[in-house]
Amino acid sequence: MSNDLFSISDIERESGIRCDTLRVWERRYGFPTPSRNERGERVYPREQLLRLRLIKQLQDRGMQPGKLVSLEYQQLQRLTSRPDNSALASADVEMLLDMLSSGLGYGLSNKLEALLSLYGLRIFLADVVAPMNHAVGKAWFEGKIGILDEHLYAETIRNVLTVALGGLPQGVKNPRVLLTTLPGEQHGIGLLMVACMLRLEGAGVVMAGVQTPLEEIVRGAIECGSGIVGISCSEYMGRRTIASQLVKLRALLPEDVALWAGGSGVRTLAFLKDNVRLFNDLDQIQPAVQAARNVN
Amino acid sequence: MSNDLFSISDIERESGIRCDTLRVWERRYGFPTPSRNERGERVYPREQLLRLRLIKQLQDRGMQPGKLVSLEYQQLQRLTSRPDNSALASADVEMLLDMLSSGLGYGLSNKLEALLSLYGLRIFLADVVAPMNHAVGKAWFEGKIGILDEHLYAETIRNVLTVALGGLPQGVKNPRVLLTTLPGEQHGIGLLMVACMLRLEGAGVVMAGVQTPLEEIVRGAIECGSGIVGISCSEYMGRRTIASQLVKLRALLPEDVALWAGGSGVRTLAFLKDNVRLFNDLDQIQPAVQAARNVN
DNA sequence: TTTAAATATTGTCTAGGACAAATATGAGTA
DNA sequence: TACTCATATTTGTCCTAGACAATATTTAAA
Repeated sequence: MSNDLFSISDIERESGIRCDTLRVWERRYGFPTPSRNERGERVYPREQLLRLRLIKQLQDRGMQPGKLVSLEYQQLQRLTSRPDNSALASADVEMLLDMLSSGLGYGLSNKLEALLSLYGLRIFLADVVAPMNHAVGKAWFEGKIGILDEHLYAETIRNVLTVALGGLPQGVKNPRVLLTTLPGEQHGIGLLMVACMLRLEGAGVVMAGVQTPLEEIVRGAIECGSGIVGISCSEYMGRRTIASQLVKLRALLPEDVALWAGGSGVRTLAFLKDNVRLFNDLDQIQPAVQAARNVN
Repeated sequence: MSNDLFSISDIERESGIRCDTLRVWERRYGFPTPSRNERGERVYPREQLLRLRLIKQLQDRGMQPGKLVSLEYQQLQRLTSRPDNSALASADVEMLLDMLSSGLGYGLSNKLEALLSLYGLRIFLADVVAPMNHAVGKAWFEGKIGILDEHLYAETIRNVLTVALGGLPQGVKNPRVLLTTLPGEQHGIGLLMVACMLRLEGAGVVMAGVQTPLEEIVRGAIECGSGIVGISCSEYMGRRTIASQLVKLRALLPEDVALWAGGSGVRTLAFLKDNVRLFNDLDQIQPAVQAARNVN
């Protein structure tokens, strides 16, 4: 059933590495090493797709592809496993992850709602959702769960958070924040988490979905009268892309509009700190909002 | 401010036409006609981007690019404007659209909630949301509103429907339906609408988000014990792509799992009717669900 | 009017070269 | 040790122009 041979465009779609780049890697580094079909076109085995996926992930964390292609799959895998410091609510997280992989998420929703009303929104976000996101991403990356499971998880979290957000009282709506992700960034969960935190502080939140072109972000900030533009960056997007887009966006935005960026994608981008206010943690939002309010 | 010059990769991203295709059109048809920068690279003016977007849309509706490139912008525009038969709740729709374009969607949420409780979910979906989707898509296509406005609209609808869906009682959960979109299809609103309709009929709904690879859809259907896989197709995806993916999916799915597809993307795909159950209208869902339940 | 064959159109793939932007390395200085 | 600057390497994207199969359209026959 499962088609184990991939064309170059299949590989582009599945690995996120562009055709041109795949060809030039082959030419320069001797990897990947696709065979050819009767038409002379490249045909990749699944094993190389998996290796390419690993390489892409490591590259996005700042390593050089030229030094990665010579490594075996297992060596690559060893490099990707990061120290896991989510010891906090790890029991809950472990249980929820089990729930997800067995039975495709049935009951997950109820359990999450129970945890939400037990802990309250703020702690739920920091100690349940954030570690869960990390754990789910890792499990997908290591092949323990499929994309479908990740989707089911994301849908469930989205539902829970959307309902929670709707239940929050509308505060003073100051400052006003326009929330979105950069073009190419699909993950909207972080956005919802930030929206919740901001609403808890009484900020006005305008959700603009994912993948908004930079020009449109600028227009939105101006038309909404937002003093702040908030960008959520997952770790799946490549630091280079993120950095260059954030710099461009900063240049396009009026000077009196602040640019905030957070999520695991900005962890290693400290050099942007003069251009962009970076957030490594949900807890940093509260003081930042209050500071912003005092300025106005 | 707005950068009016585009590189070929900008055009690829903004128009959805691949680099290779852009070059080959230029070679064959003499359009587009980019100038070159000091490095000899193609540089496109905004005007050509707009024309390319129109061409892409028309092509996705089944026309040949070779016959479109020679047309002026206005002739293209004339071709795209379809008869608008949404006379039903047109007053409401008109008002909501105004609301969206002025003031970036403030208050839209309240108005939609009011309409929902006035009409009830079923009529709200058919006579408010569906025409609104159409009107918003059209307005974006004609340049009357920006992508950002479309995003704000989608977020608002998503919130309203998510809350409405959460409020529906869990029915008998028969039949069980796995809902998702094909790889490449980003629009998830249709999915939510269908989910609402299915829940109203007492079906069990598993939402699997957007852009699920075909293999994963199959795995999900089997693991969830779904008797039905539901696919939502917007008009933005190209009929060819949709058709070939649906055929592939049908071949991969077990025979006893039904494949349902709906949305404006399947309007002109009647020739698939032997493989796939096609839906042109939300009202067709109710009888189909009841028929499916009787079979089991 | 439907079916089949012939013709035209179209997107994706190929190769290998070029170059600027990004990153790493090494030398010199505080 | 820490920082800055210049040099060297690495890397992704873009270029041209040709080939071919898959799809769509037209023409011919039943």
